[in-house]
Amino acid sequence: MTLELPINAPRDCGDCQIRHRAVCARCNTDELERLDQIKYYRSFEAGQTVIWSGDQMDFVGSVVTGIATLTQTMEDGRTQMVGLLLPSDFVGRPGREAAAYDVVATTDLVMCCFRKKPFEQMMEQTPHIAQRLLEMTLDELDAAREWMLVLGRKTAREKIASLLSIIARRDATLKLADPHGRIVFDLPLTREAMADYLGLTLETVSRQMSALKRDGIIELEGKRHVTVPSMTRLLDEAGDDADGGMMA
Amino acid sequence: MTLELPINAPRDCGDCQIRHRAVCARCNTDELERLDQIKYYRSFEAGQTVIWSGDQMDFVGSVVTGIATLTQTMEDGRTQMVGLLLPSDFVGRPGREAAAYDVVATTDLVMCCFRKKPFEQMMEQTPHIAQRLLEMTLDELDAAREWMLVLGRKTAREKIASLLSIIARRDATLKLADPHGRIVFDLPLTREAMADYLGLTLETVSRQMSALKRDGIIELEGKRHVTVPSMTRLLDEAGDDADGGMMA
DNA sequence: AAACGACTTTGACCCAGATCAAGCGCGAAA
DNA sequence: TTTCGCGCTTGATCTGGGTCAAAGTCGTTT
Repeated sequence: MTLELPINAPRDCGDCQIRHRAVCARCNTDELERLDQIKYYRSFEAGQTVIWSGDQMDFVGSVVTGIATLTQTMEDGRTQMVGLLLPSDFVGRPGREAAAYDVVATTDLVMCCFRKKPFEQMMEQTPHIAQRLLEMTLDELDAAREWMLVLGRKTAREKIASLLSIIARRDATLKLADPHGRIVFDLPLTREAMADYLGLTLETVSRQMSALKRDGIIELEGKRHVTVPSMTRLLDEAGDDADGGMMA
Repeated sequence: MTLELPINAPRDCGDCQIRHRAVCARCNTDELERLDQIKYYRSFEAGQTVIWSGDQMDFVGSVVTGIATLTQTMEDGRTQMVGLLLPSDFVGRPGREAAAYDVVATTDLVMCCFRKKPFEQMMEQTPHIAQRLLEMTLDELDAAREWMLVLGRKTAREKIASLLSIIARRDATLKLADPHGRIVFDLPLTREAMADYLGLTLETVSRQMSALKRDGIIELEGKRHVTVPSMTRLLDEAGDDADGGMMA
C-alpha cells in the first residue's frame, strides 16, 4: 500500500510546509525533536484508500501535501463525505482503536504519521500538542456545523456555490490573491465526489455546474479548471451573508 | 433575562449531577476550588434565548439540567439546528469573542457559567480542563459527522427514526434500561424543532411520525410521549447497521 | 364555559432533484 | 489510428418531500 519514501518529503521539521499550521505548530525545537523520533512519512497515489472505516489504526498524522476525503457509507452503498482533508489537517483520533471513517486519497498524498501509542504518551506530557489539537478540532467542529446547514437547508445550486466558494477561498488565501476579485483554481474533486460531499447525485451536480456556467457565475475550461470572475457573486449564489464565516 | 438563582442549583461541585461528565470531570478538589471562584449559575425558562449568534460572549459554561439547542439561520429565515445540548454539554468556545450560533433553551434550563477570561487563563495552566474539553470536542465532532450522513443521505422516515433512536438511547442509558427492549420517553422537541434538526418541514415530520405509529414502530400517547416497543426495529428503520455507533 | 392561541394533523397539489437512459470527450492502451 | 473506458453531460420521466390550506387537540385565559 505504501509507496517508496516520497521525494518531496521534508528533510526535517524545520523546512516542512505545514510546520506552522499542523498539530506540531506550537512545539519548540525540543518537542519537535521528540516528535521526530516517532514520525515517518507515507505516500499514497490518487485513488488509494488510506484507511478503511473499522480498521485498526496504529497511527495518527497530518496531511503534508495533497488532498484526502473522509467518508461514511451505509450498507446499501449510499455515501456521505464528512470531511475534506487539506495540507496540515489531522487524521485519526488519539485514544481510539479503530478508524471511524474511510480515508481516501483524492490526489497524490503525503502524510506525516506518528505511531499512535508514543504520540498519545507525548500528548499527556506536552500541552503544546493537546492545545493545538483542541484548537484544530474546534475549527473542524465549526466547519462540520457550517456544512450541516448546507446539507440540511440549501438548494442544489446553493450547495454547489458553497463548495466552490470554500475551494476558491482556500486557493485565494494560499496564493495570497484578492479574495473578492478574479480567482482561478483546479477542482480537486470528481463530479461524483462533489455529489457525495453535497448530498446530491452526480447528475444534479453536473447540471448545476452547467447552469452556473451559463449564468456567468463561473467559467469552465475542461471539466476541472474553474475561473470565478466575481467572488462576491458566487457568495451571493451560495446564500451566505456577504463574506460570512465559511470553513477555515 | 436571568431568573432568580435556581433552587435546584448544586450547593457546591461535590454534589453536582454533571460533576463527572462535564469539562470539570478530571479536575481535583484543588482545581474545582479555583473553578468555583469564577463560576455562577444562570437559569432560563423554556423558550428563552440564551445567546444570539454574533453577540459578545463573556462566559462559557455547561448545561446542568434541561435541554438547549444550537441553531444557525440564513437571512431568509431557513434554519438548521446544528447541535442538541444535554446536561454536561459545553457551550461557547474559549478564545472566541462572539457567539457563532443561537443557543435557545428548549426546556427550563440551568447553566453553570464561567467568566471567560479567567476560564481561558485557567485552561492554560491546568491541563485537566483542556484535556477533557478536547475529548468532549472530539465526541461532538463525531456526532456532527454522524449527523451529516443523516442530513445528506437519509430519507425523511430514516431521519425521524434516527432522531428517535438517539433520544431513546440517551434515555435508556440514563435510566439504565435495557437498550434493546421496550423504551418509553418524552420528546423534548416540538415538531418544528425536530424539522429544524432534520432538515425537513414540520408537516413532513408530522406525517412520518404518523406513519411510524401506523406501522407499529412507535406508540404515541399525546404528542410527546413515545413508546418504542422494539429498539431493534427502530434502528432498522433508521438505516443504521445493527446497533451501530450513533451519537454519544 | 367559552374563547383563544400554540401546536399538530391531514389533505391536495406541485416542483426540485432523483432515476433511468443515451451519448460525448478525451487520455491511455493496443 | 482505432478502440476502450472513465468521467461527464444532457434529456425524459418520476417521485419524495415541500407548499398551501383547513381543521383538530388541548391547555390556559377570561
